[in-house]
Amino acid sequence: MQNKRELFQVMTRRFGLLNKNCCSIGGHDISVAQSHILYEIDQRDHPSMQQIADILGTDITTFSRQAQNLIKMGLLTKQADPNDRRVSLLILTSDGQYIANTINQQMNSYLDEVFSYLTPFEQQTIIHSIQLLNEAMAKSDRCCSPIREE
Amino acid sequence: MQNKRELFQVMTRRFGLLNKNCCSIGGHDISVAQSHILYEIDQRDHPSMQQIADILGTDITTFSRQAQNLIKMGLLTKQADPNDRRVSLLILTSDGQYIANTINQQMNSYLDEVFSYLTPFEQQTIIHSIQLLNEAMAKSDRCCSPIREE
DNA sequence: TAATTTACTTGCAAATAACAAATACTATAA
DNA sequence: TTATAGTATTTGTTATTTGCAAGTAAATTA
Repeated sequence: MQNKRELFQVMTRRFGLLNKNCCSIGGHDISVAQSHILYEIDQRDHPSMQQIADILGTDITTFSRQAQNLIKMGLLTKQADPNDRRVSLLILTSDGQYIANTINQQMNSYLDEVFSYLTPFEQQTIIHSIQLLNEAMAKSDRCCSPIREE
Repeated sequence: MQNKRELFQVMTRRFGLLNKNCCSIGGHDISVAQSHILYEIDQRDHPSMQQIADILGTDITTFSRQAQNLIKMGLLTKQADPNDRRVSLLILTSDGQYIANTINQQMNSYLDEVFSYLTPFEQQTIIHSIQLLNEAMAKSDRCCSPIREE
């Protein structure tokens, strides 16, 4: 069997590059880090700063400033959690929402193209495999359920 | 079918975090960027600077300095290409080789653990799927065969 | 041999990072 | 109730990383 790491390294590098090329949308230049932040906020219902920072494995101080930048860009707003006023809930603005959607479309469209080179059966198999893999990775405590280090 | 991007985003983030946690080996602290550089050099036979920079999608000036750092750390050497003396061929030192091997082992060992949660059939399916996917991605010119931007 | 191109390096300024300390609020204990 | 400890986030500072512009050196082309 081919070296596992090699397979995954190639695959993840490709996705990494894809993200890197991304994105200039509606006059905004979006960095990789920013697109990940927008994605995760979009994915959740009014998450807190700490939550997103943990998910992305980013230091909270770094994340604080990243969030500030997105706010300056008009893509994000913060709102104090009424239940715990220390907590800032993160909410995409309509611009932010639009950008998150657009990036999502672009990524899906790229994936659609890639999948077009495969038979429907292969496509199914791959989707199913990634699902299995994600579940298996979630079981490992060695890494990478989105948690802080240590 | 579940949103494709979501699946891939989750998967690649996990690998990203795994790489991030990596590595302190033999007194050297290795960053993600550095581990990728070591990996790619190890993977090839005396590649040039430009080659590795292209593969990693890194600006050559940035890469130049990253390489310098690895040289300072004693993990890498450069050697002028006898056929074209503008070109610097990159060669891992034995320390660098050792570190590349160790990271490789760690990653494979993590993958082995993840795979241990799956049946042999599922394992086979996943490996096969990633292979298919890598081949399909290679066919797309939209992205990510390791090339420079534009 | 002059002009162009390619591979790489350096100067610099901007962006990004993380540690430590501060702020603001909440929870707990006496 | 008040002191104490803890959590969420921000800010000061400093180090690192980044990429553009400009430079050097070698190869190629005209």
